[in-house]
Amino acid sequence: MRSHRCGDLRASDGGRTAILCGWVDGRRDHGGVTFIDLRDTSGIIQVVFSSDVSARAHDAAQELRGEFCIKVTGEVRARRPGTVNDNLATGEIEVAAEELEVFSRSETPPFQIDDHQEIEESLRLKYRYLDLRRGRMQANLKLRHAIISAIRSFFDEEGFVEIETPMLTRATPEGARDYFVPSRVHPGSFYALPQSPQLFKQLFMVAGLDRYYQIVRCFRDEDLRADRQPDFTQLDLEMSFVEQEDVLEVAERMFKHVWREALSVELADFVRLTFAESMERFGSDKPDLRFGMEIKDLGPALSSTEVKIFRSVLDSGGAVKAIAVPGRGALARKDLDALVDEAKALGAGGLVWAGVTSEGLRSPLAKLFGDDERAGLVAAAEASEGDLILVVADHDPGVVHKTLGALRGRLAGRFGLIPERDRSDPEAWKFAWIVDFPWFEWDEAEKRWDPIHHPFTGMVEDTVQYLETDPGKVISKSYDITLNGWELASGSIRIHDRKMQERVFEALGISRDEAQAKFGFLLDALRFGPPPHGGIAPGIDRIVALAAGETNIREVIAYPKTQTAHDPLTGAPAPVTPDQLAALHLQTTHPPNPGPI
RNA sequence: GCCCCAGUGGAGCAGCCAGGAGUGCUCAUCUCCCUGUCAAGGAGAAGGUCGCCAGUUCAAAUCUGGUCUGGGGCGCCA
Repeated sequence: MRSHRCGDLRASDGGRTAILCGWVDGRRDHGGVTFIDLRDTSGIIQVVFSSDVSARAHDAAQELRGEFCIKVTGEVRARRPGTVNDNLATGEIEVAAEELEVFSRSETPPFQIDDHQEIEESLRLKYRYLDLRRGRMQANLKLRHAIISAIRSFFDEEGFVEIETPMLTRATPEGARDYFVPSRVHPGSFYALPQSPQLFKQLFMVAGLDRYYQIVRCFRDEDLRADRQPDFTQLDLEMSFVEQEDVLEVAERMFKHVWREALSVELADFVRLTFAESMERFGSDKPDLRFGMEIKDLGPALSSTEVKIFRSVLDSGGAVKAIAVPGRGALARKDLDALVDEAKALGAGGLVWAGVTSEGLRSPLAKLFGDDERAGLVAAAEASEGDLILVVADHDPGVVHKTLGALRGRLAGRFGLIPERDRSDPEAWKFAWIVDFPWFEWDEAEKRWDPIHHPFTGMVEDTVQYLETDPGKVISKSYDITLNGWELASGSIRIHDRKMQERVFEALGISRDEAQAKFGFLLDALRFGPPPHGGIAPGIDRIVALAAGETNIREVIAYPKTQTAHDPLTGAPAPVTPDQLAALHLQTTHPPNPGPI
């Protein structure tokens, strides 16, 4: 039907007859001559309708409007001197139209198909097929393809096998809320959609398929965020006869391969931080390493302070720490008060601010400090004149780290303190491994120890002894990849010893019967010669979003959902008929609901 | 469950703080003009119950309460 794609033509094609298909991107009617920008997925080319070339085509072109789908036949020719458009890849040439066929007309679209304006996202999603016509979205989806393609070529080369796992499976008791699918043939029973193929891939290892990967959809029924959708895509992989270093090596090499293939960037070796160091320096287990503003301990500088709030915190073994915000020492009182409120909302009892000025400290607490303390405080915070020191004190050092870490990230973004770098610059990509996570975290609400990763995670040998006596001291063989403040991947070496796995369930308060009922198939498998194994699962949506320079993953998902897990395009979720419910042996306690609008 | 931001012709905004006639800007749409534009240009036109429901007021886009939708975040997300 067509001879070329719009964006592929170049000056070297001059003199050829081209048959092009696409959409009218724009129209410039000068009376005797009419210009059309013709767009397809490859790009845009200018088509000229002139009565000099074809009066018939020129007449026919008068009805053309934006988003009409057309076919144009004409000669490719160099543009006249002085009319070359440097903004277009095809800008040296144009097509002189001899024939025009209109495949279909278009109503005026609900928004303009260009990248010049930010459109209300609900409108974009309702007309996603129009939104996806935009160059930005096509570029994002093509980048997604390039990344997935690079991933597959890498694992092919490494001898991995891609194997699918079921979408309809059984619920796992811990972790995120499950999406359920009612069974018609087993009244009252439900499948769950997988939160990850975790146990299936471990069983592949028991099966001897020692290098598995899969690009797989996963489902978690939790509230949405910029980096979270209810259904999302993971690169799931698992290897046998490996230790932690082996998995890290393959995963890091894979990311370097992907960045090289998809972005033409040679990544530096990943930084490696322990969880403890990441929390102490950056207040986060997904630190953004593109800027400084590290958390500093003020404890030593204030060791003999008489300021009550600090004294009581230090005496109780708490922490007094600070970050220095460059150049913001003169921030308005109103903004400082807002920061205090923000810190409180993050869980801190309060926030002490201190501007470093040429006349000394500008702070509500300035008068309470001695001269030495003021100097020591500034030095300890590593602040310079003009900076703003933000201090958080709490009996729980975790609260201090979390609060300062969140403020660090937010303020760096708000005040433009993150260096802007081109995506082709290797320095734009601050990958890091976070290792040596604690195995457990204390759930204060439930008064119990929960796994930070999942219950199948291995433990560092010389910390296993604390499993029953002091769980907080157990270190896991788990690891995350972070990039510019996002968690990109999470993985671990698994437990391959049945006795050990049972011991862990016991420590988690899961009875033998319960474990057998819910994970029996795993425990059974562990009886038949399981190999040492481990793996990792990078999030594809996040990888692509960061690679594309986007700040939310909806921009790299063709048909995403809104913050209320609603799809404005299809109207999902939607009610079903009473008959459909009855066939599934279901009743709802909710009155008939038309669903989201 | 909670906090914050937004909702004004088809799109993107301003107007709101300090109430006084739906006022304005850019783009799109329609008509006309124009043979070298390219986010074309010129002349003109049409198009809006200011998300919705209450309340305060002589008077509400503007103030108050509620609610819905979208977005960011906290909780949640092994």
